Amino acid sequence: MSLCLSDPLPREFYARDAVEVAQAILGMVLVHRTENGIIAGRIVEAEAYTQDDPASHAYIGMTPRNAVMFGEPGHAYVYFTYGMYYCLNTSTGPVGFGSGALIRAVEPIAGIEMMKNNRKTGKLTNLASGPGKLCQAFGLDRRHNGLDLTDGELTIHPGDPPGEIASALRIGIRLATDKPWRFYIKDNPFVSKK
DNA sequence: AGAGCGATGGCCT
DNA sequence: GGCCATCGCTCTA
Repeated sequence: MSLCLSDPLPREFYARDAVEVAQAILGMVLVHRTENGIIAGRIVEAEAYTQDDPASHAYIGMTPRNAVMFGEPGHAYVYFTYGMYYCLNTSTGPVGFGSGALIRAVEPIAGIEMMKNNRKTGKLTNLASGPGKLCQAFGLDRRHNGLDLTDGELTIHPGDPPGEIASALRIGIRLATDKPWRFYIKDNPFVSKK
């Protein structure tokens, strides 16, 4: 199998509002270069979180945990949650303003056997259809927190443009549940939820 | 198909 | 001590 990739998305891609980035990132390709080979998937679902948003980790101000959200845009904010899962975000917006886009689901493209091993399932639509599943499939954990997504082990590249984009309420939050900041490629079978 | 819930540990007050 | 930007199992229908 061959995976043809152009250069990663530039820093400027991430240097704008998280709500814009969460939409613009749909269709782009997430790539993890592991010791055992390349794992890649097309992003089909993402959510926006901003500093003035009560549902965001950045809402309380900068702490050691969420510091990446306040730093240079285009870095990986990987956090640990529910005692057993990791979630991947890209930092967005200007330095000093804590915001990011949560990558919730990808359509597997490459390294599918590795993903099946990591996830202990063979069902393609269940490999990375959720933020915790995605990190498990890609082998991402706290070691990847802070990585530069424009160059190196973990990168995001241009991909096939999405078809119609749908927006909906975000999933799994208690506060600010009214913001329609979850975006996904309409009718794509790899999103976490309709 | 949908509701309920346990697992499991770091982070913040 | 309480709260999670989750997941998968079990129970009810």
